[in-house]
Amino acid sequence: MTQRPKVTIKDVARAAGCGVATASRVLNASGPASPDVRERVQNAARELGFSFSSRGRALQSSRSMTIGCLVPSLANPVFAEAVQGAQEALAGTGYQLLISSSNYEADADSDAISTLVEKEVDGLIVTMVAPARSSALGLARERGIPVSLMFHDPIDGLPTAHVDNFVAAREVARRFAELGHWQTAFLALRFASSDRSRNRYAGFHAECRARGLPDPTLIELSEAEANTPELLAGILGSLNGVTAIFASNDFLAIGVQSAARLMGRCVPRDLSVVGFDGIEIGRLLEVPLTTIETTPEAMGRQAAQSLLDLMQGEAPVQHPPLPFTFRAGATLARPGAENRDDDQVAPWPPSVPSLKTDLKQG
Amino acid sequence: MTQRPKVTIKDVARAAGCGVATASRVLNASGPASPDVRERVQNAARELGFSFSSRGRALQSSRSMTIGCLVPSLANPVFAEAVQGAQEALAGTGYQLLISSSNYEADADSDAISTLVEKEVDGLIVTMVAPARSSALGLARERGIPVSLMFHDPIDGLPTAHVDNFVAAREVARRFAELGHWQTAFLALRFASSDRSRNRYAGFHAECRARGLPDPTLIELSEAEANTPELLAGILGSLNGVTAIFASNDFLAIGVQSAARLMGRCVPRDLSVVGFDGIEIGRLLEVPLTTIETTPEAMGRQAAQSLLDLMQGEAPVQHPPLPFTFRAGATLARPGAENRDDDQVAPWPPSVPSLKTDLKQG
DNA sequence: ACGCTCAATGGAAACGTTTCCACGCTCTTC
DNA sequence: GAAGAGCGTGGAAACGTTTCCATTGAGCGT
Repeated sequence: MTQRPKVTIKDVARAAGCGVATASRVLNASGPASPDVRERVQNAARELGFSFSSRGRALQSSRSMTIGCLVPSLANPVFAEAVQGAQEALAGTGYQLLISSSNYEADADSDAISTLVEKEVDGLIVTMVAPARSSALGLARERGIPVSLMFHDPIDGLPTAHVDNFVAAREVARRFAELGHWQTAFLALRFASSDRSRNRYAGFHAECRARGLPDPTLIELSEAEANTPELLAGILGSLNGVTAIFASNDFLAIGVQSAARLMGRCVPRDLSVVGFDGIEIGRLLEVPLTTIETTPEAMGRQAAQSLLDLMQGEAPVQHPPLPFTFRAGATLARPGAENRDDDQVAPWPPSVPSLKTDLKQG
Repeated sequence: MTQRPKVTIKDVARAAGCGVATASRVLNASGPASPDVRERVQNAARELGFSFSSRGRALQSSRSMTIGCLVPSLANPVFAEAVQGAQEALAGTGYQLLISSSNYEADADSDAISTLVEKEVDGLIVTMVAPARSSALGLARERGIPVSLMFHDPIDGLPTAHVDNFVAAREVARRFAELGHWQTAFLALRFASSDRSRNRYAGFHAECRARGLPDPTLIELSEAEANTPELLAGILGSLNGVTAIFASNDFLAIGVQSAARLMGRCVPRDLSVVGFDGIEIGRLLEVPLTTIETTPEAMGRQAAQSLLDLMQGEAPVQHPPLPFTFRAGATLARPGAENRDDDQVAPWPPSVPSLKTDLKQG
C-alpha cells in the first residue's frame, strides 16, 4: 500500500554513484562497464526494486512493444481462439496484445483501428468487416504500421492467415452431390458483414452450378432467428424440397439440428446438415456434427508470426491457406426417398446472382 | 506507403505560428485561446494530419490509458466472454485492454502480471490461479496499481466480480436430493488450480452433508480424459451406484452426456447430469443441459466498472455476487428404480476431507 | 619519459507531451 | 489618468529512457 514514488534509473545511478548513462549500459548490457561499477549498479537496482519504465523507453525508442488486435467479437470462440493463438505466438517476444472488438460493425472497426493507431501500436492483427475498403486501415499502412490479417482472403500487400473458404465450401457441395442431394440451402448469419460467409456461399454455389444442381437457396438469418429454435424451425419449414443445409458456422448448424428436432424431422434421415468451423462441442453432440474443421488457433499464430516477420523488415509473404478437414460426423446422409416425391418446385431461381463480383477466384 | 516522419505538436505550432503550449491548449481544449489562434491551430492540425502521440502523453501524464487483463485462457468461452464484457464496459472511456493469458499455470500468471506491471498499465483485471498468494499481484498493489478480480471470491481489499460458486453448488445438491438422488459425484477438470472448481465442490459437499447424503465422490479428470468420451466412459463405468453427476463446467457435463450414450446409459433416465456456467450451446442440445447459468459477460463488465471506480480514487467497494439461475434443461430427473438395487457399497468415505480449510464460509 | 590508444565514464540532447509561470496587453474602475 | 484585474500567450521544465560525444585515466610501445 505504501505509494512509494516510482524509482527511476536516476535513483539507481545515484545510489550506485555513477551516471545514468552507465547505469543504463549496465542494466541493458548494452555497453562497456567495469566489473566494479557493474556490481554496484546491479545491487542498487535490486535493492531499490528498480524496473524500467516502458513509457520512457517507448518514447525514446519509438517502439511501444505493443500489437493491436481487432476482431469482431471475443464472444465468438473462433475469434477468441485465434486471439489466444496470436497471444501464444507472441509470448516470449516481449510484445503484448492490445485488443479491441467491433461487434461486426463497420464503423466500429474503423474507429477501433484509429484508436489502436493513435496508441502507436507497432503492428496490427486484424479481422474486420471490409479490410480492403477501410480507410482507417489504409491510413495505418500509410503510417508504416505493419498489418497482418486473419480469416480474410489475401489483399494486395497484406499477408493474411486464412482458410480457403471457397474451396472448403465446394467440398461441402461435392459431398452433398455425391450423396444425391438435389435441392440445398445455405444459412448465413451476418452475410453482409462477413466476407467469410460470402465466400463460403460463393464456393458452395459455384460447385452446385458446376454439377448441374439447382442454385442453393440463400437464407440470411437475424440474430433472433439464429438463436431461437422455434423461429428457425419456421424458416426451415418453408424450405420445400430442400434435403441438405449448409450452415455458415457450427452454431447455426447445431441450431438447425435442434430446430429440426422441434419439427419432428430427423437429422440426418430427413434433413442433412453441415456446419463450418469445427468447434469442439460439435464432436460431443448426440449426433456429432458434420462440418468443415478449421484451426483458428493456428490462424492466430500464423498471423502473429507473419506480423513479426513484417516488423523485422522482411518483405510481406503470403502463406498458403491453412488446411481444413472435412469432419464426417453423423448429420450428413443420403436424402430420404420420401422427400423426393413432393419435389414440385421446378426451376429454382438463382437467389443472389449479383453476388458474383465478390467471389473469390478459386 | 510514404513513410513520412511523424508530425508532432511542434510542427503544428510552427505551422500555426504559435507556441507549443498554445497549440496544446487548443487541441485539448484545456485552456484559453483566442478564436483567431484556435482557428489557425485547428487548421494546421487538420492539414498536417496531426494526431497525438500517446507515448509522449503517457510519459508526461504518467497514465498509459491501458488496462492489463489476465485470464487463464481465451480458448475457454467463459473467460473470452468476460473479456468481451470488460472491453465493452471500457469502450468510450479511452482505456484499452492489454491481454495476457496463463494457460492455467501459476508461474505463467505471475510472469504475466509482472509483465503487465512493467508495461505500466493503469489498472489490472485478473483471473488467476491463486490471487491471494501471488507475490506478483502483491507487488502490483504495493505500487499502487488498482486491481479488480473476476470469478474469484472476495479477498481483503480487492473488489471481485463473481458468482457465488458455493451457494450455486448447494443449489445443485438440493435439486439432486429433492429428486431422491443418493450417491452423487463431482467431476472436476483443474481442481488444484481453480478455486472456482474447489468452491463448487465445497458447496456441493456441504449441502450433501447437511442433508445426510453420502459425501459426493470427487473425480479429477486429466485433459485427455475430459476430451475423450471413451476414457470418460471408462471412468463413469467405475462409479457404482452413482445416479447423479455434477460437472464443474458445461463442457464436462456435455462430455458426460456423450460418454453415457457410449455406455448405453440414457440421460437422464439412468444418469442425471448437471453442469455449470450456462454456455449457450447447452440449450441447443438434443437433450438440453441442466446447468447453473452464469453471466460471464456481466462479470467482465462489473470488473471493469469496479476498476474504473477504483482508478477514480473511490474506495474499493465489493458488489454482491452476480446472480445465477438454475436452468432446468432435461438432463436431470429422478433416479431410475433399477439403480437402487445394486446399492451395496455401504459407507461412502469422504473423498477429500482435508479440503475444508479452503472452503468458503457460505 | 612521452605520446598514443583504448576502455570506462558521465553530461547532455532527444523523444512528444503537459503544465507552471511570467509576461504583456486590454479593459475596467476609482 | 493611473492602478489593478484578467485574459491570451509562449518559454521552459518535467516525465524516464537511450545514445552520442567528449573527457578522463591507465596501459603500452618506442
